[in-house]
Amino acid sequence: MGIRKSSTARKSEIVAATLSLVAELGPGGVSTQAVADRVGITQAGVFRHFSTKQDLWLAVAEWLITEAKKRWEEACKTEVSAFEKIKKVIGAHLEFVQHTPALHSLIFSRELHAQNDLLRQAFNSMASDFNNLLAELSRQAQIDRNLSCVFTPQEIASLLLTLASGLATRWSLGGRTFDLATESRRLLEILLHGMHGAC
Amino acid sequence: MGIRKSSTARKSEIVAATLSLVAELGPGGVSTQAVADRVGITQAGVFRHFSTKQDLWLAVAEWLITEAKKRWEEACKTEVSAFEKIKKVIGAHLEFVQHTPALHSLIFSRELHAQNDLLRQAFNSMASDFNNLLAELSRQAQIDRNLSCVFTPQEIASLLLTLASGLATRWSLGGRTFDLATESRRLLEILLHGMHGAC
DNA sequence: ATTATCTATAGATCTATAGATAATGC
DNA sequence: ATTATCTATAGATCTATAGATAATGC
Repeated sequence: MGIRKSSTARKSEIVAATLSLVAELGPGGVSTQAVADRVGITQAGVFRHFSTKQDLWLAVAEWLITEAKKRWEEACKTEVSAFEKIKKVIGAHLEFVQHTPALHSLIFSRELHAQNDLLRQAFNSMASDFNNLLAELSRQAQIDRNLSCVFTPQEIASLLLTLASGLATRWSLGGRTFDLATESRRLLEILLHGMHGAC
Repeated sequence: MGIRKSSTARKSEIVAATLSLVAELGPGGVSTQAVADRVGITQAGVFRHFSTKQDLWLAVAEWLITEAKKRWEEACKTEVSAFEKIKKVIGAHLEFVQHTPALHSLIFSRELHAQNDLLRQAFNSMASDFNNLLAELSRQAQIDRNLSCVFTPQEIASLLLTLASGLATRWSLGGRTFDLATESRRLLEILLHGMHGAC
């Protein structure tokens, strides 16, 4: 019989194994057998910790969303202007995506969302939170007279979110070759160049 | 025995059925059985037209890429400035994405790309062509003194491509609720607002 | 005693092949 | 005669369950 571990420790291992498999093969490449092999237990063993595969996906999503939000909060703690925080938050998020590509793969997996509505809802709510955060920072940056008032905070947040999401997507599609955080700084600079300054 | 059709006609039907299934369920939801049911033939019948499933995916990709490029060319034929053509081309592409959501789902399907390198290459080359087109238009717009010269055509093309890809992604994730072409016009306006004008 | 893990297996898919059948086109 | 289609089936997965086994913690 293999090594025994506490239920919580094993659960973490299973989630971690799933994350690495998603990053390599995409969500469709993750079978419970593959997860079990990576963890070092039998396939049936996985179901002692997650009674269905959907439960496993939900646990993975929960971990990813919690971690991502930690990074946003951390980035917002720095003592800089709201205008600078926008760059920090987006940079922190993309660094997390680069470090944990499974996040992006799962957010954009249509097949998973089609058969697991709770998963879809979780990621949708996460995107909405990110959007609200960016809108709030944009609003403050406009008050600080660092950001043009030609557009509403909501419009600017949409643009920023779209940019971040598009960049992560291109990075993922292109084989994850360029440095995501660096490229995002470059594109943000171009984007904000024209919007910088007082109302 | 069911209705007989010419091989080319049946092939088109199979490709069309695959496209609609991808749009509804994502690439992972497409089994040869599901395709056969939608076309109205038996599962084995599919393999008389495409000897492997990978061949089917390649045929689907070829159709999508050809159609998309037609739209770009059509958009470039209009008698307007290069600056306006940028908006036209991106608008035309996103209209196609909205009408044929399978394109976006297939481009961003990591599992398909993982097991079908020809497919990945085809879509990558398509993205590269779109990028080059946008860079060329940006270069001309700068010559026309309609677009700021602070950034290189390549940088601007990156930003535009990222925006288009991010917008399509958000549209797909959000349940395809908003109008993609309309939203793209709004975001492009914000983006180009700060970059418009002479060098 | 509790519980993490294993063996064995059911039952549902899914891709692909072999060979029979029947509709089309010369 | 050619060829599009069908029936039947092999063989590989994949999720999930049932029940046995053995390591841990009181």
